Amino acid sequence: MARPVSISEDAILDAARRVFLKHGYQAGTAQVAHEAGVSEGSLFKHFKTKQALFLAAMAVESQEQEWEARLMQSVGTGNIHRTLEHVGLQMLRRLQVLMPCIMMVNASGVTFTRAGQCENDPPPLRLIRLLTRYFRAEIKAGRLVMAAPGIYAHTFVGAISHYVFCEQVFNYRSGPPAAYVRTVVETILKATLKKA
Amino acid sequence: MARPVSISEDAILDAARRVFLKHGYQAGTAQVAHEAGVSEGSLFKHFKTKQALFLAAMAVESQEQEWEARLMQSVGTGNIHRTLEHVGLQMLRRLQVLMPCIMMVNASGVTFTRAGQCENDPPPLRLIRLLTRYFRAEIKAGRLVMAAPGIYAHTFVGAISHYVFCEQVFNYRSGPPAAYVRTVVETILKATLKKA
Amino acid sequence: MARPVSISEDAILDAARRVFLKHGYQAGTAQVAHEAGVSEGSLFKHFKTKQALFLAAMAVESQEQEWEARLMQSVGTGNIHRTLEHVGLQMLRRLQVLMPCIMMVNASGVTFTRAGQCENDPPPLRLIRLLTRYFRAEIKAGRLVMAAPGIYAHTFVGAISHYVFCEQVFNYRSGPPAAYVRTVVETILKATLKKA
Amino acid sequence: MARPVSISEDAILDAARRVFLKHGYQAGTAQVAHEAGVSEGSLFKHFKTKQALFLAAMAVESQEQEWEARLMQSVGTGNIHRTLEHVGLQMLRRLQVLMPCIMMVNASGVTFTRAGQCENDPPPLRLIRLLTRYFRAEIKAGRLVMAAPGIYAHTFVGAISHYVFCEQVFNYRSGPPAAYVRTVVETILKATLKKA
DNA sequence: GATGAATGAGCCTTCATTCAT
DNA sequence: AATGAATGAAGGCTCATTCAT
Repeated sequence: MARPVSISEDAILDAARRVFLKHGYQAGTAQVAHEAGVSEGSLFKHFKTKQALFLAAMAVESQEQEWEARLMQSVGTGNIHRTLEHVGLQMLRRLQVLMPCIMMVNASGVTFTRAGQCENDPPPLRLIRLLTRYFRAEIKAGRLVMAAPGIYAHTFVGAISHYVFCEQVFNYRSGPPAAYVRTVVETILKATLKKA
Repeated sequence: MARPVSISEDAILDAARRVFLKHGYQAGTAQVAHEAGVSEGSLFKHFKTKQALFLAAMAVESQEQEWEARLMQSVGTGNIHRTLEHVGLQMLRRLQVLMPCIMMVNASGVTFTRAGQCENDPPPLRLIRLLTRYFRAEIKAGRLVMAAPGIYAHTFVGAISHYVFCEQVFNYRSGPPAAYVRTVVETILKATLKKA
Repeated sequence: MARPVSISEDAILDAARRVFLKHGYQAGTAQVAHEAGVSEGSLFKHFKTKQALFLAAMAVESQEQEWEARLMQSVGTGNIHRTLEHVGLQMLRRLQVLMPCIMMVNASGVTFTRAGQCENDPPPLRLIRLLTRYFRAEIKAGRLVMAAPGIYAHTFVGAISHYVFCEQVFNYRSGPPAAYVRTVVETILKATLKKA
Repeated sequence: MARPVSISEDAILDAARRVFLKHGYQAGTAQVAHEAGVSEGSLFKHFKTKQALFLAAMAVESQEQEWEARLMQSVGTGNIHRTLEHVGLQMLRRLQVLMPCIMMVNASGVTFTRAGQCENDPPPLRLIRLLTRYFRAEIKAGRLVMAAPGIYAHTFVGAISHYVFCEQVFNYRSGPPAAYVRTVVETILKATLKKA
């Protein structure tokens, strides 16, 4: 009966993400509104406050990806090399989206009460935990030998994460992602793969 | 002849660093002045603009540390294990100071013209380059075997860097720094140390 | 033919009166609409502008009450004491409704072009004029002696008006309305009633 | 040592009073600033909030006037007629300043916590109480006869108050102030002055 | 040099009003 | 007729920066 809704909240969030990632939290709401092709009034109809908008825009939904779910099923059976390379690339791709947001929120001085973020761990930590479980399982399956799987997982995610970090922040790459991931995987597996 | 300067620029920068790192770029100059125990007028006598103050505060001087200089001298002679562990810990400690600033600047939307930063590379990249040179040298010395020393260096710095990142951003540690560094070094060396 | 009107203008005005009297002119149209159980769109269908709504809500219709009409008929015949007490109480009751609106309009800064108000005098003035006529008539009828009937009328209405004023603004009463009115009437009559 | 203060808080308050009394609470802070010949920034340096400014401007200081203090000293001795006329005129003059502010605050919807107002009674009530005490004293002194001095005081203040009210709101006067006050005094005294 | 009072541009947010259904 | 989504023009308030001492 009333005028139908014509503004997609996602469009606003996309615009906000673009603007905030480019100019930081000090970007004006006017610019966000303009970028979203929406009036400033409408912006605040959808998000009570600039901070709410910001957090919503930065809170890239981090629902478990399907490859995360499949990882544990490969324990004991699949080719570890290929599994880890695949996982590494997926992670890298995901982190390319997540890292900027995480850094942005972290640098905004907003009291990071994890509001809007996933209720559990922030994504990078979840990835570390997932990998730790995976390593443990492969150790139990007799295919890997590691003293401290948690640290290996941290190292693995760290190496990948930092690749993204350097890419975003310094525009630096030591080669293409695939090559990088392969080397990381090889390094870890050479050190931990159980000899036949 | 005139009244001597009685305000230390470093005191201002320290205060600014503290304030900006805590509240982000949107922290007010008033707060910085207060924290530094200085009038707002004096602040702007020393730094023409807020942005200049911010960049100066975040531009942790990154002159080459003495351990960096000594690293290349150990090529071919020292114990690689110990050398890398030492280097890793030094890096970790240094990055604990650098990372927050780097992230802050990156998130501030200030057109990162590298103004105020070192004229060459930003610190993390310099570390990667340094390590790459070191790896190359040890390869030539016949003590290491690596296909892509650049990637290994990147991995090494990345693993360490990410440890700091998680510490700062998520307050997460997979064990104490020393243990972490040791595992990282072991992993890399197991994969690359030339067998006698 | 078209859908019949289903929104009572009076319901809107009642709600508006309640809201404006409570929160002042700065109360939002949204609140009025909500209080009236009507959409904001409908509000502006009935009243072109907020100011129009406000004035309409504050313009308590001030058509001459029936007791006003009867007052002049009692000249020369009725008991002046009883007549004035009755009149005073009616006035008091009426002013309890009128005063807040008058004050509200006066304080709203709306250019009081008497728009929406009665075309003649605002109610309190009409009461003063009415009483003046009454006093004059009773003087001519030889039942009262007054030098300046206009001032006496003003005093009478003023005393009553102020009772309401204190009640509304300061929540102060020097006794119940009836007692107050009686004293006021007695005072005036003791000073002006012609001795037999 | 620093730039000397050049803005008088009173100048701001005067301007604010003028503007608010003319246009109501909805007058903009910009207008107040302009009227005061001051920047908007300075305004908010002196008054944290628009509401604070408003209340401060409307809170006409109501310290006891010296004639109030002298009134009780005349009990039993002075000429009651002249005393009351003098008091009435002083009150009238004072109320010309106070009434608009009282009405304004009352109509602004600000939660009248009496903040900024005198800590005891608002001025009009204080006047009623003062007069009540005076009447009681003269009764005890055997110069007046009254059943309910409180109501007579209320009536007296009410009559005067309303004169100001009509003047301000309707631009109506039933003669000059002096004549009005004289009639009011005569009326009351005719009814209550003890016959010799 | 040091101070802090003063400034004014700009920001977030509200709200009266219009519009499409 | 009735609705409520959408708008854009202010408005209150902040804050980087300048100024007068």
